[in-house]
Amino acid sequence: MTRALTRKGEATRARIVAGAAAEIRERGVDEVRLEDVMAHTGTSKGQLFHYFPDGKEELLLAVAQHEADQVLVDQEPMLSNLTSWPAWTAWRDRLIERYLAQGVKCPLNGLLGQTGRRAPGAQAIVTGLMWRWQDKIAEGVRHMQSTGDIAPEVDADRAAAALLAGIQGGVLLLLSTGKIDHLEAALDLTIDSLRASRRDDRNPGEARP
Amino acid sequence: MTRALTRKGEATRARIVAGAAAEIRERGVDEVRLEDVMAHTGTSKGQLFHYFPDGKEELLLAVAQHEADQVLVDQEPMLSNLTSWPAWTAWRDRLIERYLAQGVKCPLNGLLGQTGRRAPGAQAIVTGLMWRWQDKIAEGVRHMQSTGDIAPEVDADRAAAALLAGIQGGVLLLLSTGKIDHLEAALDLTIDSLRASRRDDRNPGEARP
DNA sequence: CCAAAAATGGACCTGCAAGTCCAAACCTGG
DNA sequence: CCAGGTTTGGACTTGCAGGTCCATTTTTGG
Repeated sequence: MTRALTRKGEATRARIVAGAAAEIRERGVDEVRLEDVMAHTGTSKGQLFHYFPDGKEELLLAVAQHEADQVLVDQEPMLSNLTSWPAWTAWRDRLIERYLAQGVKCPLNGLLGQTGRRAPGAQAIVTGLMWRWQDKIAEGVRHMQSTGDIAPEVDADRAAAALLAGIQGGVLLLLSTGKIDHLEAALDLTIDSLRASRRDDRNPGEARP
Repeated sequence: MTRALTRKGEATRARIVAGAAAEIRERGVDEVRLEDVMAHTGTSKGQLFHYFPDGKEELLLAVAQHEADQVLVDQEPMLSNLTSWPAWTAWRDRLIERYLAQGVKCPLNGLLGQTGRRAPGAQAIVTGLMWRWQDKIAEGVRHMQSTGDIAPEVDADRAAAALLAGIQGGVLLLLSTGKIDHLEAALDLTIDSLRASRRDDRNPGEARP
C-alpha cells in the first residue's frame, strides 16, 4: 500500500530527506527543528506531515536509512575490491581521507546514540549497516586467503569484526579528540597484523588460549 | 569562589548527581527530565537549581565528570598493573565482563553524542578521559617492553591508540548489535599482535611503508 | 540562644517545537 | 475541461519541560 506519489511528490520527499540529512550532519539531531528543515528545503509544515505522517520520528528514520546507505557507497569501489595489498591500502586511504574531510560532521554520530534512542527502527538500520560493512571486509579477507596473502588459519569473520571495531572506535575518537591518529593506528596495525600472518609460523588470528 | 556547602548540602548534591547518572544510564539523556531526577532522588526543583544554578546543562556536566571518572575506576586495579601477560588477560576479562553486564546501559553512550552536543564542556571531559585511558595502556605497553615481553620497536603510544580504538568501537558495536564479539575480537587480536611482536624478526608495530 | 546563611518545597510562568487543520492551488486522466 | 486526486501554505492548538520565585525550615557559627 505504498502511498500514491506523483513525480513531483517524490522529488519533494527526496528533497526533504536530503536537506534534513545535511542539516543534521551539520548541527546534530537535537539541534535541528522541523522549522529548520522547512527553511532549508523550502517546504511547509503541511508538506512535512504529508510525506511523513508520523512526524519527526518517521523523518528521522528515513534520514537514518539515507545516511547508512551513503556510508557504504562512500567506500566504493574500494570496499568491494579488497583483492590485493595495494587495494587494501587504497581503501584505508579512502577512509582516512573521508573522515578527515568530514571531521565532526559524521553521519554515524547522528545515527548512533541520537537517532538510536528516539526511533526504535533506527537501531535496526545501524545494525544492518554494521553487518553489511563487516561482511564486505570479511569477504576481502577471504579473498586474500584464497590468493595466499593471508594465512588460512585466520578467522576471517573475527578479523573483520576486529577491524570494524577499530574503525568505529577510531571515528569515535576522531569525534571526541579531533585527532585522526587513532583511526590511522587501528587501521594500520590491524591490517599489518593480517599481512604479517602470512610470514608467521604461528597464528595471530586466533583468540588467546 | 566555591559556593559554601554544608555537609548536608554536599550529600544532597552528590545524591542528585549519582541519581541523575543512574537514571541517564538507564534511559538515556534525552529521556530524562528534571522531574525524573527529582522523583528518583527525592529532591525538589528548588534544590536542583540551588546546587546547579545553570540548570540542566550544569547538572549534565557534573554527571559526565562523575561517569568519566567511574569508567577508569572500574578497570582498576588491572589497568594500572599491566605488567605481565596474565595481567593483560585479567584486564581484558574485566572489560568484557563489565560491558557484558551493563549491556546497553553504557555511560559512554550518554556522554558521547548526547551530552557532547549539549554541554560544550562535556567534550573536554570525554577527551580527557580518552587521553588518560590511552596513557594507562601505553604505560602498560612500555612496561612490557622494559621486561622484554613486547618488542622495543613497537610504538607504545600508537599501539595504545589502536587498542583504545578497538575497545571504543567494540563497545559501540555492542550497543548497536548487542553482541560482545567485536569487543572480544578487537581486544584479543590486538593484544595477540603485541604478544607476537616479541617473536618476530620484523616489526608489526610500525605503519605501512 | 540567636542572627545569618544555607537548604528545601512547590506553585507558577514561559517559550518553544511538535503536531493539527483546513482551505487554496495544482496536476492528471478520462 | 472538469472531477478526482495530490500537493502546498500557513495559522492555530497543545503539552510539556526548563526555569523563576519566594516563603518556610534547618543548620551553623559565635
